[in-house]
Amino acid sequence: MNEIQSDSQKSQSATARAYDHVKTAVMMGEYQAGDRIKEELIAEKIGVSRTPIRQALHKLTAEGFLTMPPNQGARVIEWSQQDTQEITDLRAILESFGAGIAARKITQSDLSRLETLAEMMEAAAATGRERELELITKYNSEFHMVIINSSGNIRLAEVIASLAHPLLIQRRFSGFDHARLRRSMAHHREIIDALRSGDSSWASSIMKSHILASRVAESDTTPAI
Amino acid sequence: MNEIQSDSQKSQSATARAYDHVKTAVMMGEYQAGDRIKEELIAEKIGVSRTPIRQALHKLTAEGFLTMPPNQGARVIEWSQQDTQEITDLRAILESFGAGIAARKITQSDLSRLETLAEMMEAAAATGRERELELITKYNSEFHMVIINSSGNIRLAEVIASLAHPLLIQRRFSGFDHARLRRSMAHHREIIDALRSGDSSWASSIMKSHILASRVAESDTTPAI
DNA sequence: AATGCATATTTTGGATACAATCTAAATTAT
DNA sequence: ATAATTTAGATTGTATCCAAAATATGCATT
Repeated sequence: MNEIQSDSQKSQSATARAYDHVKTAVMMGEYQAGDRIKEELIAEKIGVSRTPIRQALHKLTAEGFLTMPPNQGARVIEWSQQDTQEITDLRAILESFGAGIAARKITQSDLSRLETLAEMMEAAAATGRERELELITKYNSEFHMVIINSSGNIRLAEVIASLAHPLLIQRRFSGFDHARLRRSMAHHREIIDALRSGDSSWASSIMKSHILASRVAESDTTPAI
Repeated sequence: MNEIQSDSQKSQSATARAYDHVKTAVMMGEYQAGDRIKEELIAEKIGVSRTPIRQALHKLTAEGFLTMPPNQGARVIEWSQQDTQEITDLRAILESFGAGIAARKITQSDLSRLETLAEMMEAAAATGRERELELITKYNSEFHMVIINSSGNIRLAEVIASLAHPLLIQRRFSGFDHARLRRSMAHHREIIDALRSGDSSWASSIMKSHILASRVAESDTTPAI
């Protein structure tokens, strides 16, 4: 995914490039949770010195992607079942709050976008192919983001994003659970209806259900589809 | 490794010291919002090179205390009326959630601590001296923190703390508003009662009121007493 | 006096060098 | 054979140096 860089890549600062590189590497699962990240290695890979790497690592640590025990460098954060539980609870609270406000403010074009996304997710889900899960996740993220942004509360988006960071560290997707996926798709449609009708309570409560329903047993770590 | 090192100062890494120094300086109002923070100056002040300073600044930027426009170094973040509005809304949601859970879990000793804090705040408020406001704020922070921690949701504390960062950048305290203070003190007592009775709904809703009531007009920037 | 331009100074961003610390293999002792 | 210890190598943490960019200064021109 490094094609479009005549523009961005070269012009960015070395620190920014290091930041992007490590962040995506972590998110793509190139580094597994708990893995150590060696500065020199990254430095070679993207052709800068260790100094900007180090700054990027500190930043990523503050953002919750890494930990930096003293004199042991950086490693990818590990997260537990309790973590996902806590995060889901908080997301449910925050996103339902956001949906409630969005119901009063959302624009027609945002509603259209939500419908497009719902359609695309349904199409992808219909194939039944495992490979499509990644795509669904992507559309789903945008779906939620559109609603959060519609609330107009800039910080809400930041807080939710910061919360979700540990979850963005890629894990293996669990297989299709058709029942759950179908329900999720139905939720999306209902959320859109609630938003369109301008009914805050409805929007808020269906969003809460949607997120809490994504909570699952042990093995499944797919976040909030 | 048992040298007595004035406790903490010497033993910490240079980066950690730089971090603490800048953070407290910002929080104490030594640097005003919008002020530029020059690396060399800090470096001299605490006797380390610029390298650890840079790392600390990046970290503080990620945490929301500073901004770092490219090639212009770091400056203290500025925040608007809208920011405080958004933050208060989110705090109301999150802390009421926390209080609701805490009602089912809080220990006797935490309840005692809350009572002690409530007493101390009342005593300080009774003096009517402006100087005591700082003290009240401190007790108040602990009051809220005890409840948040009692919820057992570790992330909840982190999220709320990260939210509040911009507010921690000291501004002038507005004067005593006796009516508001009295109400606030009453809230504290009611919150304790709700928690002791184990009534989640009550605890949750009085906490929400407590925080939303702290929202105030223009000039007043005292956070959530 | 005010404005615009060129120059000097300051300050940041990044690279390199070196010291402190950790890690892991090799050696010795039990 | 296993455990403890030493030691060499790898890796991090910090300081210093250099180049690029931004800011400040001063001068000429209007």
